[in-house]
Amino acid sequence: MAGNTGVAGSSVSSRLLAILDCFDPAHTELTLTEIAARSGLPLSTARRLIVELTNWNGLERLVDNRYRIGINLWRIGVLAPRQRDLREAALPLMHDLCAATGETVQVVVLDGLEALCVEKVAAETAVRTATEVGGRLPLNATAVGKCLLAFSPRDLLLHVLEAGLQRQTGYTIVQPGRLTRQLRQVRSSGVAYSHEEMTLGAVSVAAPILSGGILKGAIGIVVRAPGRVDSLAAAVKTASLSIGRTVS
Amino acid sequence: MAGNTGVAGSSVSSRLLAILDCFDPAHTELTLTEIAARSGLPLSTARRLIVELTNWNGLERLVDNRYRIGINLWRIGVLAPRQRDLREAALPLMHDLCAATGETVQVVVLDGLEALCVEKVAAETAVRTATEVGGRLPLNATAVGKCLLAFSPRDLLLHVLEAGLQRQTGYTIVQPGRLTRQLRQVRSSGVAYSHEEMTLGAVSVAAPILSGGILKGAIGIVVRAPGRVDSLAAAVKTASLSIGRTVS
DNA sequence: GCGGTGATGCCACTGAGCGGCAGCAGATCC
DNA sequence: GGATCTGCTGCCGCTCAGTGGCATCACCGC
Repeated sequence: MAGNTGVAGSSVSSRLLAILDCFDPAHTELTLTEIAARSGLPLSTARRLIVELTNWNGLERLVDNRYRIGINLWRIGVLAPRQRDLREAALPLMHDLCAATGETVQVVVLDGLEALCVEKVAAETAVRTATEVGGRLPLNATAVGKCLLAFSPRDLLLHVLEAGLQRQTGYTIVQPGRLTRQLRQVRSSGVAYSHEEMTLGAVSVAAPILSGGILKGAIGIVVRAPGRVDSLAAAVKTASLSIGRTVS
Repeated sequence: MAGNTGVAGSSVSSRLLAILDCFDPAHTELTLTEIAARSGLPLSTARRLIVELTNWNGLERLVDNRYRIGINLWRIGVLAPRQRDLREAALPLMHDLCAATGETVQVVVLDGLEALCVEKVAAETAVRTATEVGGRLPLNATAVGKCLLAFSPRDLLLHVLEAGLQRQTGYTIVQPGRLTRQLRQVRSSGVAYSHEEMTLGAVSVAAPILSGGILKGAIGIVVRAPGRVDSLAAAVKTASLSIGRTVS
């Protein structure tokens, strides 16, 4: 890079994107110094790029010198057709499901080796799940994740196993053989479960969203009482089929 | 800029952002050539930056060489707290309003001299509005726009008038005096109307979303039958007050 | 007043980024 | 089938935009 660059191979664009990568659901507001630290950029470089992003309204600066994602990045981001279409098809059914059960409903898509939460609908009284829209979930420990894993090419499972199964709770499946067996069952039944494997006290059911035979995402519902989970499976599966028919 | 740059004063970042600016609700998929043309960048420059964006998953490349907004830009964009919080507070009420009336409900925020649609909930049978989530609406021709205008500092109105009132239909208000009078009425009643001023055959009511006295956005409902609009005003105003209380 | 933390401004150096151009692949037309 | 067009890909020499260290400034708590 121009000037007295330390490490070669990094472009201006990559630095700019590194700054954006600093933000996640747990870090929606950051100071200049925090951004510099998280992105690994020198302070002056980070500042210059942040100023440019701010002028474009990609970031907005608060009175206490913290930065947050701005309106322009939001405006561009919501255009992402993959999420946009799925969300539009799923939202009405998610609300129906939420209204009928009073529980938390979420729709996810595959993003690398994780599930990315595209939309969440929660009743006031529902279980407070850690996940937010835009947040990531492990594939092996969640019902929606297992759906994605079961209906994706076998390569994905191999990559996930290679990366290692992370334990979330005492109930998380970390044995490859056990996961593989469960995925076979998910494929045949079309429904996946998670029994406190992600969060203690939370149980969930999910079904894949398929359109024309190809996987678009998964829809799941999270409940507290373990007894209710079986009776919800049919509802979730019905919703997933309906969404699959609507989505392009 | 480095190399044989034609125009000075343009940074790499600005070029990268210019590429993102090419995308809008009417143009969610573009080819390399289209992006170069829309952004005003030379083909080679556009390509290099697009490749970098694509590697980062900010754009995704389709089999027919078209590009669309990718998962990573979406993931960052949804973190925008302004939209995120408002959306979260508004969604349940929007659905209630939609379910009760069977019409299109939308929530907007102020973005420069226009209104930006943050969320839309439409029943199957509802009026097909041109606007999509992420799309922009004029402040003078829509009910939600008038709300934003009426409850913003007077400067905004002056800037809007200075920029000129654009005509959308034969009913659009383009006379500054008439707009100013209507805004006074909106301020006192807390509700704004649009009678086919944006789209022929479409009528709408909107109310501002205020939290702690400061304007957060506006919620509106669009209907076809002109007679129904008055009976909906109370429902919209109720929803707006409730959202204002919830949103931080 | 004094030390600590974090934002801001300046500046000399240089390689990353620039864009013109040639080449190639696929579609369309006659 | 070959001529033409359109749009993507890859190369390369030139040079100034971007870099990051450092000094300064603003604010806060003690």
